[in-house]
Amino acid sequence: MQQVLDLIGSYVGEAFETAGYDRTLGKVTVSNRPDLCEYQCNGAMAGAKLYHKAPIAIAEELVEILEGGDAFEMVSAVRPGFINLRLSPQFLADYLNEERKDERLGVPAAEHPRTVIVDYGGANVAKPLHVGHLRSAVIGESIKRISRFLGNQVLGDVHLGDWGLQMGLIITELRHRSPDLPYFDDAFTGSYPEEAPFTISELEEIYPFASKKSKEDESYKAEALEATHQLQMGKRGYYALWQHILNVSVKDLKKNYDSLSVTFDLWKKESDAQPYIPDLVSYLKDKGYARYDQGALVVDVEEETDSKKIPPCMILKSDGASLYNTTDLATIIMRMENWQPDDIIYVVDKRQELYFTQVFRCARKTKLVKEDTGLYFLGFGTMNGKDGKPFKTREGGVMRLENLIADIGEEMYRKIMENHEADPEEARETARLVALSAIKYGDLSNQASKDYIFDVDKFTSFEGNTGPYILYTIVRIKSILRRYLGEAGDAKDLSSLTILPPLSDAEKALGLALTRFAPAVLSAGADRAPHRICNYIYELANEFNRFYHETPILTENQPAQRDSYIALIDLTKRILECGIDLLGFEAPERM
RNA sequence: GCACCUGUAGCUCAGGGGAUAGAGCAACGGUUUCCGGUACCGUGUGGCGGGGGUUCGAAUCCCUCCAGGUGCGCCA
Repeated sequence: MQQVLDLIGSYVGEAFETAGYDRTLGKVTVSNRPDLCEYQCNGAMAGAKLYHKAPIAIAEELVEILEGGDAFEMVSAVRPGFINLRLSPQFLADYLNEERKDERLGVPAAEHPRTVIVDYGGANVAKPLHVGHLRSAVIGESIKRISRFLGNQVLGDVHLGDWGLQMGLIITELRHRSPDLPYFDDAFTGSYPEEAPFTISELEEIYPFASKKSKEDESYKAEALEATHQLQMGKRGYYALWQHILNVSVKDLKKNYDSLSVTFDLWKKESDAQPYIPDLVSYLKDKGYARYDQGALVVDVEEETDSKKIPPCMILKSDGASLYNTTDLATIIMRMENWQPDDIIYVVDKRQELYFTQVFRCARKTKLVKEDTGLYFLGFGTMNGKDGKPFKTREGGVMRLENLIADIGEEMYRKIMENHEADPEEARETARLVALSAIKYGDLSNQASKDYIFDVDKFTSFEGNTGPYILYTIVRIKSILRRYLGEAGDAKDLSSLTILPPLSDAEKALGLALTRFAPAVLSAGADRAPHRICNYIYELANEFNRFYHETPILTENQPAQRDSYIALIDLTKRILECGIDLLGFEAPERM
């Protein structure tokens, strides 16, 4: 389906051409002065210099040509040289009826779909998810959904941190606590138990304990390093333990991500990339990309245009061990080999930008990726508390994600039960959905790259630019549609209804807003900016509520007009629902 | 020290070079013969950190200064 802006832009462009000017001057944008017009073209001002003519004169010429066309109700030339446009009601109605027939709600599918891998979540084995993991999960999930909706083939990969010293630490601490386990008996040749020798909560206690101890105790740290090394060498007992750790953790992580409506297509791990490292290293050496510097193997990634020194990308430490960069490069190789992605998007804390600059440059320079493979760093800011400092529990500790979700859910449940009688069980499920909308919308409505303040009171409010307000609007529409369908008796087919030209300003404004879904999604996709979708659906929800308030819908006595209203709000509902789905949450039936 | 990011109304945030810079919250006032008043309407507030510049036109681009944050090879 063609975009409104393109459609009317082409009319205006033709007019420019007819008048003897360049047709590209006919670019039309949504007006920033809604009191004057709905759309505007600034081409006359841009063309003034080119054609040595007063902008207003050009604009007036254009108006003469455009007047009388079917698409516009009003065309006018204003002061310096704006061309102001108002869409004809019939044109708008026709467009909306087309949009209703379109499953994609007017959003064009990519002409050349790309294969995209979104790397998000940032989860580590044996560490519980905490609020620091929220943004990556929420933003990444939305980026994935938006890109997929735009027609790309998208894979979300959790890229689990399951390798390195953290594993050695856990193994070491387990050995201290239960030295008699068969995993630590080198003479043991039988098969190890099926059951893990620990629960998830024990595991979550062990890791921080061991991590702290290693910082205080040199020999303990040495032990952990050795254990890490032996695990990497494939020591049988340690490998079996690692499997246990992995299984227990992944099960728990899945549960937590499920509760956030975050799902990954791939559960690849850092360890999966390890087999690629030896070949990577020899490749970089053989091709002459890498050099030794102070004992470490590095690849220079400086570029002439740099305004700052970019340190070389380190491949191997001076002790020969690999590190974070190495694993990421190996992961890129693995991904290219298995999925041939056109784009890889990393949704990571923005503080890691320099590292990823190094990795991307190195991958490009050493041709691990194709010339046109897109490597994108989507850095997000910190989630702060009301005091502007990183979000903490009341006691000052790190808040676990499940506790945050539970707290918000409790708050929503309280509000729902307080405001009206509800079946406690249904209220629980509703509270869960509303809480999720509060958390996700609160996060996504901010630009990803900026720090933001997680304000529970604000996010859980049903008023203002919040998730619950959007849900409330959807629920309200659902309620009207239920009544309408109920009255009609046997299931009436909403899709057969026709939208008539708008009668009021509010109705037209709603209609115009409905045509802006596609540009909003396209822009959110192109810039990887989910907050654009928040802005849009908030605007749409406002336009709907305004329209709703001054327009009796079900009591409209002209059947065709009433059906038109129903069709209009049904389209509104579909777009709002699609919008929140792109953000990663859904609406209940009632709330 | 160097680099990057941020600085918009009392607070939280939007603003893809264009016309009087916008929302929400908070404050105050109003709206119910009707479909959910957890809604809607209205009132006031800043000239976009300061200063220069480019442009017909700058919150948006460039330079500079100030303030805050972050990062700067053997952690991830």
